[in-house]
Amino acid sequence: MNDCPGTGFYSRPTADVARSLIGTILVRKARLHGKTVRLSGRIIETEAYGHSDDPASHARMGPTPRNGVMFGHVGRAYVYFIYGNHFCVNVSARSRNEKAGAVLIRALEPIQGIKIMNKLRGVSDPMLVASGPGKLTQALDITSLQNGIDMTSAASELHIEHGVRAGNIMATPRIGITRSAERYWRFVDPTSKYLSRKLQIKV
DNA sequence: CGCTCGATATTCT
DNA sequence: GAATATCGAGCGA
Repeated sequence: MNDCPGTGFYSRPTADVARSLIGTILVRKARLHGKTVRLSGRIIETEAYGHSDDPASHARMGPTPRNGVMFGHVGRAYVYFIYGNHFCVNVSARSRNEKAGAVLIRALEPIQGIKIMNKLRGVSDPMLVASGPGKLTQALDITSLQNGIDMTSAASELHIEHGVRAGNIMATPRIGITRSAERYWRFVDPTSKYLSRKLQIKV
């Protein structure tokens, strides 16, 4: 038995996968101080990135040393270093007629290992521990060492498990991009209290 | 609260 | 040389 969405789940249009990932669980089995700890959180914010049809995507110009995972098997971790400061984690996903694609995981509701995640982050507030793409990689001890890992197997040190689908999901423009800013490829669970205040939907 | 700015890898122009 | 799928410190109001 595998509790994880399989490759079929990720072999769909990237935006569909990004929407479906809201409510699933990101699980990290980290080796810290000689002990294996299980850290996890519910995914509440994602963004889809495509191929040459998507001017905002790392894959828009074709493969490079950094983005290779976006062109490989689906369901793998694409971890990259951004602004010389932070890691971001994606899972590769695309329909069968596309050449590249990935879904950026942007925010989590912490579930397991909250105290450890706080320590890794240097914070004490669960609202601040994983409420952004750079924050959640630090909270879950995700670095380029995890690039390429198969996220469809519960045996992996970094994987995604099935969760409870959100009651409603909202689509918005993606954050921090300038090209294709009109495309609604960011998905959030608007009922989550763990979205950062800045990204909170105004009613 | 909101704004500016530094950090500085990777890629593109 | 410039831009970028970010974050937090420092500052002023």
